[in-house]
Amino acid sequence: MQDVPARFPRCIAHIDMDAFFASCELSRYPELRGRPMVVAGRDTHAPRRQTDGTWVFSRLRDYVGRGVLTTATYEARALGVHSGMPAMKAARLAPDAVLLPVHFELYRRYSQRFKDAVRSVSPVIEDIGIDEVYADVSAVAGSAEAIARRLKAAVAEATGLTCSVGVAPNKLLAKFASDMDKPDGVTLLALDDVPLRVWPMPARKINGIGPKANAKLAALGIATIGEIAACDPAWLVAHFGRSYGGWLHRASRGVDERPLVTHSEPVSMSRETTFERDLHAVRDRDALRCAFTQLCVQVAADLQRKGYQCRRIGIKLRFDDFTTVTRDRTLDAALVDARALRRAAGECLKRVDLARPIRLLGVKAGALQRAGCAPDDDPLQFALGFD
DNA sequence: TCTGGGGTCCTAGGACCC
DNA sequence: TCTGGGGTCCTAGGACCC
Repeated sequence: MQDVPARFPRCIAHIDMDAFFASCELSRYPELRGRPMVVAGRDTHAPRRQTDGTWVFSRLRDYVGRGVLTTATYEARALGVHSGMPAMKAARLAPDAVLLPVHFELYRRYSQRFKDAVRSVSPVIEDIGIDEVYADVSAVAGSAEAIARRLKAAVAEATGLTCSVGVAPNKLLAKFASDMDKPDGVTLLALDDVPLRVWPMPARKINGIGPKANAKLAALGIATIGEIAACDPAWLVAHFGRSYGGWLHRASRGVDERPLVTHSEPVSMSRETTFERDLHAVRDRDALRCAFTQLCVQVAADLQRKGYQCRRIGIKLRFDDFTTVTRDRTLDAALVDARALRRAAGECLKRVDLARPIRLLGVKAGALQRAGCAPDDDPLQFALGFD
């Protein structure tokens, strides 16, 4: 880590918990420390407590089903498995790895403590997931390095867990920096560091360059961030469009003016399920109806619990060949009720050709508004209606 | 015995309106 | 009477992220 002579005009920290779900589990089961362990699937393979108080853990080889790994410890990653990998495939690579079910309640509790700890150092934060946040530390006293150390100490005290911190003049570089020294690292990155420390890295490392864009870049002979930076911006725009091409050029140079978003309202809420085996629209009609109703009930419960209504309802299907279709519909009036939701979603379902076996079914509520705050109640909007 | 679940944002064509 | 042009909403799909 280098010394930063002066504080940046804007000073943004990105704080990223290390192997978060796995680390939460290790707090509960410290005897698993140092062993390969993965988190995946449901409670069917939860640890069983023996009469002597010790735990019996499932192994990855015992896994059955269509799930993917939610996370893996660094020891498991060394065996070639990683989050997002189909669990059955991971089981062939690391059959003896300990298998734990996903326990979201636990992770949410740790997440809350983690975010409160960051706020105690710097109150302006942007929440970007269960295990990471941005903090604007421009107004916090001390060097960037000292601030990063304080953030880590606060998080460690509140959670007992480690995180990696990047500090940079903007969100893009802060996020990039936090990934440079994982786990338990601190990385300071100034704009001047970009040519030496960012440009040699693979293009895929930029948050916003995914598998598709990366493959397209590769096909054009571009592998590193520096090679993007060396491109004529007009050429990038010609190949990637005005918006994305322009962004690629700026991002490759470490330019990012996005402000922190400290408050946001949800846009949609959805539930979906992948069946253990593909279901046939006619033969498995009852099972499909049951699952469909259940999804609607869950979405309705989510809306009610969080105090929202929806003015759009949509469905999603994935077939055995992995093709995915969606249908949605804007409603005349906002809904929260499960029966009404189910009726509207059913209308969407009628517009899909159900010849192929169905792998996944989903229901989504969109165009959310706070319950009791319909736009029609807004006097300003009402007044404009007379125009 | 490939490929989860919950999100956000963008694009693009057509409808519709002024 | 030969083709406007901008704005917004609706819908479907897709890229990307955690």
